[in-house]
Amino acid sequence: LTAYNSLLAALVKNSMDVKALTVYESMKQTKLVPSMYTYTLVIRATSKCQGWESAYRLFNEMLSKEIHKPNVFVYNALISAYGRAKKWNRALQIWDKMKQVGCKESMGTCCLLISTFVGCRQFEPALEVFFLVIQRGWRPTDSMYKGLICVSAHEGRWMLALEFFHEMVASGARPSLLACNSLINSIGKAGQWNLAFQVYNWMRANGLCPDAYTCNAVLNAFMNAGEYDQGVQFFLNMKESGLHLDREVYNVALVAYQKLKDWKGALGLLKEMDTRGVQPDVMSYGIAITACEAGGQTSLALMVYEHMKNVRCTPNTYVVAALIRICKRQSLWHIARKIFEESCRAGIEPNIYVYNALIDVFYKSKQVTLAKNLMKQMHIRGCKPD
RNA sequence: UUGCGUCACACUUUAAUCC
Repeated sequence: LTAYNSLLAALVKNSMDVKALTVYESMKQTKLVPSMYTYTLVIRATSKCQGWESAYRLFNEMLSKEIHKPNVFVYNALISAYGRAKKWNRALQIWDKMKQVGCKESMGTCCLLISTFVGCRQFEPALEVFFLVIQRGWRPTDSMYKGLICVSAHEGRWMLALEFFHEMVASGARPSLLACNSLINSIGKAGQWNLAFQVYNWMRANGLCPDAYTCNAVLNAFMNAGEYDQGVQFFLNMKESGLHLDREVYNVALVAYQKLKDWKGALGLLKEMDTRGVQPDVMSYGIAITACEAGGQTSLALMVYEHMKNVRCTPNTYVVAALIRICKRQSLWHIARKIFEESCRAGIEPNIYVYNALIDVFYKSKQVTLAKNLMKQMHIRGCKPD
C-alpha cells in the first residue's frame, strides 16, 4: 500500500494524472485496500483529467465500501474538484455533509471554499466561510481578504469591501492590484468618486502599478459622478504615464469632452487617435460630432462626416440623428434631408431619433409639408411616433 | 498527504431627439 501511495503521489505531483489512474486500476486488481491517502490522490488525479463527475463517482465508491470514514483531506480534494469546475453549489452541499458527519473543516477547507465561492461570485457563502475562520480564531490569509474584497465589491457592498481592505492593510498585507481594481470600481459605481480616487492614490503610494482596469474604474467613477473635468484630467495623466489606452477608453474621454461641450478637445483627441494608431470607430466619430453639435460647430461636424466617408466608416443612427440635428440651427433642411437620404441608401434603418430630428429641422425651416410626409413615411416603415 | 510556488479563477469601460 505504501508503495502504491508513494507512486501515486509522485505521479499526481507531476501532473501525470492519466498514469496515476492506470496505477490505481492495477492496484484494484490486488487485494490491497486503498487508504484515505489513496483516495485523496486518485480523486485529485481523476478530477483533473475526467472532470468533477468522476471525482464524485470515486468518492461515492469509497463511501459504499464503508471501510473508512472520509477524512478532511478527501473532502478537500473533492471540494477542489468542484471549485475548478465552478460547481459552487456542489461545494456547498459537500460542506454541509462535512458538518453533518462531524468532519471538522481545516484551514485548507476554508481556503478552498472561499476560493470556489469567490470564483463563482457567491457573496453570502464566501462571507460565511470567512466568519468560520474568524470564529475558529484563525488568521485569514491574504487570498481570503483579496477574495472577499472582490466578491463584496462585485455584490455592490463597497463599504464592506473597504472594511476588508482596511483590515488587510492593518494586518500588514498588501491588497492585490485586482482587489484594488474591483474595490475602486465598486466605490465608483456608488458615485463616491472622491473615495475611489483615494484608493487609487493609495495604490500608487504603495507601489502597485495601475493597469487598464484601474484606469477604467477610476475614469468610470468620475464619469458616473458627472465629474467630467476630472475625468479628462485623469485620462490625460494616464496617457502621459505611457499606459496603453484602448479605443474604449478614448471614447469615454471623448464623452467627457462632449459633456463639457469642449469640441476642440474632442476633435483634438479624435485626431490624436488616428496618429496614435488607435482606430476611431463609429462611436468615436458619433461622440465627436455630438460634441460639435453641443458647441454649435455645424461646419466642423459636417467635416467629420466627410472624413468618415473618406475612411469608409459607415454611420449609424446616432451619427445620422446628430448630423440632422446640427442642421436645425441654421435651418439647413436640404442638407439634413440629403444626409437622411444618404443614410437610407446606405441601408441604415432610421429610428425614432432620426425621424424626430428631421421632423424638427423641417418644422424649424417651415417645411410643414415635408414634415407631414415624413410622418407618413415613418408610419409606413413601422416606426411609431412618440 | 488537501489549499493561493506556478498555472487557473475572480475585477473594468462608451454616445443621441424637441420644449
